[in-house]
Amino acid sequence: MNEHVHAATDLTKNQTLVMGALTNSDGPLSAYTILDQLRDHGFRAPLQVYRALDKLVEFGLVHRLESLNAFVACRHPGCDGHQTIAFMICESCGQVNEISDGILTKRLKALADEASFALKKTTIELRGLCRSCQAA
Amino acid sequence: MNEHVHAATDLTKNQTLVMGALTNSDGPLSAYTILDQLRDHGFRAPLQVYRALDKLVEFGLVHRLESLNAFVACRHPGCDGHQTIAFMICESCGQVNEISDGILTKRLKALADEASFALKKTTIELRGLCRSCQAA
DNA sequence: CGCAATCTTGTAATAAGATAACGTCACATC
DNA sequence: GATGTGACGTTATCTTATTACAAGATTGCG
Repeated sequence: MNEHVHAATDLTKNQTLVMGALTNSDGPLSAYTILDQLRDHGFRAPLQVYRALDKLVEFGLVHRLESLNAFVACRHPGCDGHQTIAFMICESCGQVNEISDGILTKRLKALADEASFALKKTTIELRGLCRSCQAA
Repeated sequence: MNEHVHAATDLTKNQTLVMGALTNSDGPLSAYTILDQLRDHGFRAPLQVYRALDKLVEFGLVHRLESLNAFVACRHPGCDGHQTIAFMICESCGQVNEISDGILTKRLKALADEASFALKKTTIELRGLCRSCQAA
């Protein structure tokens, strides 16, 4: 099996449960919200969630939103988890949109190069109001 | 006096102390680190720090680094606190560099417009190794 | 098989980050 | 002097994240 792909069957029981919670959710979830949702499935301690999340993030199936201390399932089709991804986060409804943009990525790389900075990871989070929430 | 400028004399005692701690520091400081540093000056509770930080961030004198849960004094000369600023954070030495880049800002605006997203605030944090730390 | 190495899990305890709720004080304005 | 506002202090509490330790499960190999 392809070692770079992590299908559902590759996930452990806890990872599957956490992934399920995130996939079923409309928006981002905090680790403790996930914990509460999974108590019926035997979850009792934060670490069970954090450990699963660590792996899911590593696999690129889940993204961490730094400005929210929360996590979202990757909605980016074909996302390999290593691209530069920007998130648009609606402060009203909580919806999150993933954007992967070449120009943005290129510019960030150029800026890093200019400063001789060895770029490892990029966090881009845009806060504001989504289309629907502006109308309301 | 210009209401948009906040010189040292505009700051309250606590704000001045917190600002001083951040200015004297090489890198970003967490709220609790600041608290510890200011115990000798009478600080006893986190809220004293957080309240000062809130104001300083509002004034544009301090930036919050979401991916570190920490704060840095603005080193960006003439920074009005409302520009789009990117941070390059060295994971080895902890040094933080501020970048304000027109191309980046323009692209982010364009992406937001495209999605009819009303952009309020942007977080851009680049993690990696600075020039000196790569050499070592 | 038997055993070691590694990975996953469970649990308790605690650290680190942030806010809520309350009351008080200083100061400006009318 | 009454009133409003903003900063301050204190306690308690809440949320987020990690450390430390032990027990199972799984894989690989002699």
